[in-house]
Amino acid sequence: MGRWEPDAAGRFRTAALELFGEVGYEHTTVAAIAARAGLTGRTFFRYFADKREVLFNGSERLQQTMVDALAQAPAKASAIDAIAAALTKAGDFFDDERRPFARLRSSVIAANTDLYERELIKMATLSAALAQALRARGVDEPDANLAAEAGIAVFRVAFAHWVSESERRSYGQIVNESLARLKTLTAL
Amino acid sequence: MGRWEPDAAGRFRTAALELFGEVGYEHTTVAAIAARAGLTGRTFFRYFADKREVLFNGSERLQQTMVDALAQAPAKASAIDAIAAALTKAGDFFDDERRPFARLRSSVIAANTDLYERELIKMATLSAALAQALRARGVDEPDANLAAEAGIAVFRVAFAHWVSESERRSYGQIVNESLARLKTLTAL
DNA sequence: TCCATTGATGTCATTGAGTGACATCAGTAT
DNA sequence: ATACTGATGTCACTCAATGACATCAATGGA
Repeated sequence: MGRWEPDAAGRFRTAALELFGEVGYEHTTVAAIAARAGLTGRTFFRYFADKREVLFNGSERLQQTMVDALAQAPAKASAIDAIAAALTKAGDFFDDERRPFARLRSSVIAANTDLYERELIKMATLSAALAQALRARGVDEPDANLAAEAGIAVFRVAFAHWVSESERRSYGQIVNESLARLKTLTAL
Repeated sequence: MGRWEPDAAGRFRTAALELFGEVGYEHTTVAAIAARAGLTGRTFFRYFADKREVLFNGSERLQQTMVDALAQAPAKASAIDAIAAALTKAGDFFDDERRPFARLRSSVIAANTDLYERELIKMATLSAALAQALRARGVDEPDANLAAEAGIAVFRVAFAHWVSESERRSYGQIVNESLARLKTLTAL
């Protein structure tokens, strides 16, 4: 048996999400998160670069998954079609089982500007990674950046719909529908 | 004659931009900015909500200008065309005279993650305002959000090009070209 | 068995952002 | 004159974040 209780990072994440939901992000101190997790504030900062990061820790995996999916799209696929493949693959992270958790997390983020800022930079990082992957496929600038940004716009809209209380369609269905809408909107 | 030196906010802005450029954002304390501006740190926070905000103070005016332009677009104009009108009108803020200042400011922001986060949330706020203005014109969801997000993507790409050292075209020309590229990319 | 090493955690001290309460003080209005 | 206003200063405080160092159970030789 280990010397300490296992899964310190997971305990921090759980405690933080609970406290943010109960009393709000601003009124939650790192010391309070650590106390609920049975650890100290100093240890918190060994797992997370800052207080916000405790809610955004899975983003590297999502990004890698999407970049891989984009790279594996058929060589003949257009930039937008390759982006679409990446958006669809992201659905692995957004099955119906995790929807309640995603809902709570989203509401906490929406309630605080600092957290929303962090979400935005994660999206921007994702967009840059997708653009890079497009360039690796031979897509030139500014098309790579534009296609990636447009893809992220679709992702944002689709994810928000999927998380919303009333939405019953699967993430994959919503992505496809949103992408079709964008194409219609920008039709020449 | 006034009791104090005039334009305290402007002095803070100038001092901050200089110091960020000289020693970097992280190594610049608010006290140092205030000292260079001939004021105190406490007064700094009476003008700016936080240390980052000193670089982003003009954004409300830009946003209002773009929203107004969108609202005044011909009633028959499509969502994308109305967005295009707003993007073009933003050129009032980006004439060639201000390019050196914009360049310095952009390089400072690009050099620091916290500042980039703040820029992203300003863009997101702008996008939300444009989407709202589209809804006021009768554009339904998700079209309003998608068109606004796509417009912001074009704005980002175009602004980055305009700021870049090598770019010689005017902001307006670059916006038109970027918009045309997006339309081509997403053509059905 | 004993001991050195390792690695996760704790303790302590410090810097700096940000805020509330209160003081100061020149100009302005009554 | 006196009271008032408003921008600024002073002080004290909380809390995020970081560096330096201590602790201590598990592990793996000797």
